[in-house]
Amino acid sequence: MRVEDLPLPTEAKRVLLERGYSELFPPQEEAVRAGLLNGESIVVASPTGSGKSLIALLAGLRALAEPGKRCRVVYAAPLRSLVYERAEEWRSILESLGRRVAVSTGDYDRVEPWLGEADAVMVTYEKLDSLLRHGASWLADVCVLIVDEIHYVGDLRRGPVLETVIARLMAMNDGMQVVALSATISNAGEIAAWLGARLVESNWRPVELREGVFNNYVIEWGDGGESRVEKRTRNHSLDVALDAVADGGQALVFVNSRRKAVELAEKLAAAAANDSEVRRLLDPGGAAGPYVSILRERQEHRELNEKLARLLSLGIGFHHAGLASYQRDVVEKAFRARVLRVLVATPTLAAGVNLPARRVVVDTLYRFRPGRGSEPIKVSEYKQLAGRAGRPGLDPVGEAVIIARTQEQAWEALIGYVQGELEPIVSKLVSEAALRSQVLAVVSSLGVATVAEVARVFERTLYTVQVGPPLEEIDRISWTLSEYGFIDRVGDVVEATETGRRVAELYIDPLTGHRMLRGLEALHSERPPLERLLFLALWSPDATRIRPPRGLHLALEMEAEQLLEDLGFTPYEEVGEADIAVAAEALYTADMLLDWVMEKPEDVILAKYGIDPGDLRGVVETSAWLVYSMAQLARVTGHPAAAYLDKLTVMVKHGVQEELVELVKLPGIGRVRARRLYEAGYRSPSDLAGLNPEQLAQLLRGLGEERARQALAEAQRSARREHRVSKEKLSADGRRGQRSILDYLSG
DNA sequence: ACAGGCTTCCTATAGACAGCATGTC
DNA sequence: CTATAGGAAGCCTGT
Repeated sequence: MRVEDLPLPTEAKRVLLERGYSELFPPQEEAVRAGLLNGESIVVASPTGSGKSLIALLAGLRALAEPGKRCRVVYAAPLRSLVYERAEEWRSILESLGRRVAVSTGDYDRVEPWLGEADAVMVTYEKLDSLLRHGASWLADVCVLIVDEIHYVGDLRRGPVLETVIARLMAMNDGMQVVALSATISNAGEIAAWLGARLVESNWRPVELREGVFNNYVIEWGDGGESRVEKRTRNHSLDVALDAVADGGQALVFVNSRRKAVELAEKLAAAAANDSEVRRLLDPGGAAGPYVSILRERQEHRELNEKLARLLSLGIGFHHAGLASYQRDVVEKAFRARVLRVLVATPTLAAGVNLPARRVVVDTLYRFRPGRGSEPIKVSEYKQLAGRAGRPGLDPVGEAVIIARTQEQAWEALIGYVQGELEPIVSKLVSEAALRSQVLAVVSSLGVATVAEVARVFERTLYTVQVGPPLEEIDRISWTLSEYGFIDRVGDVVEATETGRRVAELYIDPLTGHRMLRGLEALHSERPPLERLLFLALWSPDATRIRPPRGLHLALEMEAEQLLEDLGFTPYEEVGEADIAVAAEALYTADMLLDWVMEKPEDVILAKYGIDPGDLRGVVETSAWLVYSMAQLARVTGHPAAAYLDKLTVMVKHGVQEELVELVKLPGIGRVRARRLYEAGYRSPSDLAGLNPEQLAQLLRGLGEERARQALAEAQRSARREHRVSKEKLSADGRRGQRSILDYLSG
């Protein structure tokens, strides 16, 4: 089937042809035959790289390409990176057709407003949930909902969000077309039935995938063949990787810990140092130069950057979530440019943007889970890794190789994984945390309603299809929420309280909100101690924490118990052992955040707490959101610390002390520059207002003139605001003065 | 006396979503 | 009470 022949407006087809789309892949063709372009709901279950993104785009084009017709398209994906990647493509195509595309994720720096006016809105699942909670009225005229990676409905934490959002949108918009895209799953039919969709299933891939198991220097392929592997290093995974490199390809090695990722990369570097053949195989020549210099030019993260730079120049890379985003970016780009021959990575790389390699090496099929030891990963997780094998147009076939330790393990891997059956997707809606959050969200958006009406919203979830409506659970949870003071419940009638609505909008777990409010009660002052406020934010189930070293556990737990008691939570009675352990972690993390807010240099913090740049970023990002939420809750309940918490939000976000809060709000001015300005005597934006851009750029080396202009413009705006406020205050004082005179006269 | 190898004990273990704004002397 | 691997410390052995 050709693009030219599709029932789409000619203008739309012209744009597609310009982008190089001319012939449809088999799954795309099947989707069209199933009614994709007639507005039929469809579930497409097919492998990575089989062209699902074009199916999404076609659905969008079908709805938007016709001039005049009013229809909104929503595209939702599980990762910000996926949303951005997809949005780039959509924007270039839809905007040339005169349609507006908006991206909205929690990543505030990159949010584009005017969602209500956009024709296509591209979001993460949670952002879509958040928009529903805020009652965005335009959601009522969504005519096409595209859900990418819908197998996430089976995810313990994120699945419930996804299925509730889908259920709510289906209920709001009768006849809405749902286009759901999934990796291959075993119960795609059930998912299709849930969504009232037709099912398109396909195993077609643009590059053939061969899967095999390595043992004793032989790869046994699932299709019966065998390949010998040369021993070049002292590590099996690296030998299998080098085998692909010797064949002219690139290899992606998946490991299950960060340490291992770095370690294997280092081992390969050592092998290259000792063996000229290995060195020659990997050698990127001068091509690594630009990537290496990006890393070496950075002022911060010196140690990590040097390690990474040294490896990159040998054609080797590692990748995990501890890396700062610029570091990840460099590694990904270098791999894509074939500068890197071998990349060792944790599973981050499997879920994110498309980064295929000729050969994928699966170092282990086990993964550690706290409290349960190391466990075999799911077949679907393995398939996700394997799916990264094969670059269309560059590799004749993609290969996925599992490294087995023993003959027995090899056999198990072959039967259980290569030929293994995929697990069905099962709804996780009925988990305490998920349901209390979703029930509050629904109650909050319904206004006054009966419990039965609340339950009706959940009738269109996957859970109802698989198990039945969760009536008892909803009833029980609504009592819990009313104990928290987030809903009023009289008999069977429920309504969210003001605080409850705010909790739903802030997108925090109701338990988070409850604990914050209780803790704040014990801190009834305008300026509660900083570390207690940080602790309160970090103790919540929504927080990201870092793990303390084992040696500190005991001391931290004792301190945590005391702190909990001071905050009005009785240890071992209402706070269980598990939550005390969490509190110990929270305390340790609060300590780190305190260093951050006290402006300790980043590298010093990283070394002190034994963490990587990405970890600090993660803690800072979630903590800023939680402290903001705490500020809002304080405001709603009239708590005296509200104003201070507002400041604290900025302090946490930027890592500065209170005196820099105003300066750091200027664009291009972070913690370091703000401190330099302050020390130079510029203590507020109004102190800067008189400067010209050259002067500011000179004051802050490294700040470009354009950024300096932007910062100054903002400083001047803020100075004017300040001026106005003080004038108002003056005149108010003046009036008060007058009144007192009048009072005096009349008295 | 000491280098090198083996054993034992100890420690640490993947990832990543969410708020917020919007004009003006 | 789950599991694995690497690193450090401790011990033994051969020269």
